[in-house]
Amino acid sequence: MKASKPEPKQSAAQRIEQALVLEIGAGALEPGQRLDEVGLATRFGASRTPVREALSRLTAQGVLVQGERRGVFVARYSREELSQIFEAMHEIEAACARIASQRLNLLARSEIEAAQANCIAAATAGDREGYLLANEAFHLAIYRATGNPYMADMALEFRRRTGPFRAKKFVTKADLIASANSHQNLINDIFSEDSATASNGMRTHMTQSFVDALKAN
Amino acid sequence: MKASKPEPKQSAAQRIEQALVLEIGAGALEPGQRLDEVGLATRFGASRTPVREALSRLTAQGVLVQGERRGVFVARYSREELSQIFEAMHEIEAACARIASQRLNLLARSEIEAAQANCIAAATAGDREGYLLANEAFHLAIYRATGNPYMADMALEFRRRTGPFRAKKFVTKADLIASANSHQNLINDIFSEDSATASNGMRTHMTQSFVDALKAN
DNA sequence: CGCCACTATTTTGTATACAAAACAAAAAGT
DNA sequence: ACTTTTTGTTTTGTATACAAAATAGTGGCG
Repeated sequence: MKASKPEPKQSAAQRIEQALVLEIGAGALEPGQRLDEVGLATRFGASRTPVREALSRLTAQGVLVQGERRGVFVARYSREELSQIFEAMHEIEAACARIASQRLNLLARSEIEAAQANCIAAATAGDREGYLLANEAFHLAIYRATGNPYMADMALEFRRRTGPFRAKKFVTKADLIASANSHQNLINDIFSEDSATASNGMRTHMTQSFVDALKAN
Repeated sequence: MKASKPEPKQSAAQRIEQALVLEIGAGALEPGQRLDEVGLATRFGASRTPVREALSRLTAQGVLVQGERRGVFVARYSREELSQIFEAMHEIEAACARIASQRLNLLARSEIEAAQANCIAAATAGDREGYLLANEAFHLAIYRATGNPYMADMALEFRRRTGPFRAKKFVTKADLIASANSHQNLINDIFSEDSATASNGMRTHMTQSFVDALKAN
């Protein structure tokens, strides 16, 4: 997974990869659904080659999975697997929060706050799509506050993997607002600049997120 | 190395990917070195297509990097980047050790001990190649002791990324023996089944590993 | 001798073609 | 009617061909 660079010219493969990540993240593609190479090729107005490349990379990232029977599928996880994935994500997010709390600077603070403002705006507007993006940006801001792009990439990768499952818990406007409120507590914990507080705050947030996701899946 | 499944038939792309991972992990390919598609293709007796797929997946995993100027390169990291990568790895490994210490069972214990026995054997024999493999197996055994394959995959991914840099510190027989001894302390800490002891033990091991790697790079 | 334009060669990305394998379906035999 | 064999279709993996971009040369001209 790469840090989003301003690439003026994008290869078709990258374009397709990005589009698929977005669709999967938003839950537009159901877990377990098969991705047809030729179908995608015609849909994106390309040939199978770049499609194949995109799929290959996404499987390498764990977003897709290949060979359950045949073909490439949106990763579908059992309750147990989901639990394991969330455990791993839990650890990473907690570590990110801890490190971020130790390295907070004015810029990071303002980025996190700005992202949270967008979350609140989208939540009160009931804009589901917008909230999903704002939510991702919010967590990304925390990741970046670690000052460690590798931690950030790893965390983002898990966020993408679990995207389809977390997306299901965001349906009503109340869901969005609840999530945004949870963010606020998290911000307070991280801004306390105390390692344990930040870490535990994130663990609480993640546990809640996990419980909700399990209910919806 | 992936969970070794009995794959009777392996696609050329997978074969190439595995071979490259091995070579890079052993340090046979220098960081920063360019990988020529056609060169690899002829070398593996295949066409560019499967080579391309392998390279694409390896870049997605961060083992390779593309577009510094042009082409695909073995990832080369600055001191600062290396430091960040090791910090991330540090966190993951510590989390693995902690979780493993809480879930230790007889099977996991024996696997770890068996792997360590191989490490000692390779070290006393001065078998560098063998030690690299045994060492990887040893850490893999710890990862697997977490009972969480996703944690294990993530840890393994970082291990691969840092492979070329860690490999440089294993030159003399004394290096191997020192590493094996360090393993022994780590085992004691993990087998204590105390979270903090296990976690700190791994942090110590990783810090040592990091210091050595920095010296060599 | 140095600089710029222009050409040639390499290299990447994509499209298409083809072979082999997997799956589905129909036909034959018991 | 049920199994097994055979045939046909879809799908995957790989090879090759081609176009566009990038780098490296080459030569002219100051």
